[in-house]
Amino acid sequence: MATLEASVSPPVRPSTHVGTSTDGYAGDGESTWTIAQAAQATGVSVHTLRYYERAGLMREPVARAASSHRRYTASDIAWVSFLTRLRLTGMPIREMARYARLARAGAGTETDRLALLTEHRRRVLDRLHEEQRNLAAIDHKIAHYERIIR
Amino acid sequence: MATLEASVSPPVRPSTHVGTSTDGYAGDGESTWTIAQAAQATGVSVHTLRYYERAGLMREPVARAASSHRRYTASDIAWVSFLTRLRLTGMPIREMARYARLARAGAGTETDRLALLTEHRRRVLDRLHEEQRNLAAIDHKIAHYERIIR
DNA sequence: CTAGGACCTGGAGTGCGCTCGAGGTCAACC
DNA sequence: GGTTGACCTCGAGCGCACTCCAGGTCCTAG
Repeated sequence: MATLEASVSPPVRPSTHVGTSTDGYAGDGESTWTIAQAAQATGVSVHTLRYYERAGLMREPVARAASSHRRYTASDIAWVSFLTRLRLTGMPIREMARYARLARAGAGTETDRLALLTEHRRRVLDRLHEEQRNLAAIDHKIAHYERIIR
Repeated sequence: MATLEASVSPPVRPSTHVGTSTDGYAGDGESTWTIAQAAQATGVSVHTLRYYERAGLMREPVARAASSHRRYTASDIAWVSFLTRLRLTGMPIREMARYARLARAGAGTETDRLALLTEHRRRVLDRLHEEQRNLAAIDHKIAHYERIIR
């Protein structure tokens, strides 16, 4: 698995995608990431980044340079990183989309967002416990084989 | 989720599938389960039971009555139950098939089976730990919302 | 002016683990 | 002897989360 939060230094100066101003991106001097850099930084593929955007998982469509290339902000990166936490704990895309929709709607939806995360947390904990029970059964079997082999 | 190891009393006498001897099943008086009972007992669907057999996950093809209906033994049930542990801890079907193949081959493959399970155990533990880290991040976010909402 | 490389879009393809449907057999019961 | 119901096989279909492809744009470097 590609390491999450890999060692991609936040491009303090906008980095290898040159042309900060030739670039047409009207973001107020904030440093941005290209899609390839964002992929590195978040540990997901560029395909998946585009897929996530299409699927409505971003709080808002990612900003574009004049070239129509995506420009990810630090906050986009953080958002995607959190999304991967949700994914890795088994949240389906549909539900992440719901969470994103709530976040997009802004203030007033915090209670709903909290409820969604709390419910997810409960399910994750349940699964974690079940997984531990299953692991115990496997350990048991392993012990059995160790006894047999001697 | 259908409860694993549900309350299906082992049919001490071969149970609701009648005709023990009209049945043609040459198993030495051992009590057996129909596929529906086996599904109940293991918590997987009858479809999945057939699928597992096709996929080569059984140590040997399940015994049949003269009617060509499957008859599961207690040991089949135990085997499937263990398979579900492996599945629920994320082992792919292909690898379960490999495990089954080794078990089918019988004595002499214990070392390989042990290695397979040990390796699986390691991966499960890793995932468990990662899952816990992800959960911590989610908890953190939850705390954030709780602070906001007051 | 050409070539290369990073990126774009829309849509098709993939792998996994089931899940389901059609059409059939068989035994029991009315 | 007809109906019901549990089961059978073979093969197709499904939902999910990507993953990839074709054909194109844009910018930079030689």
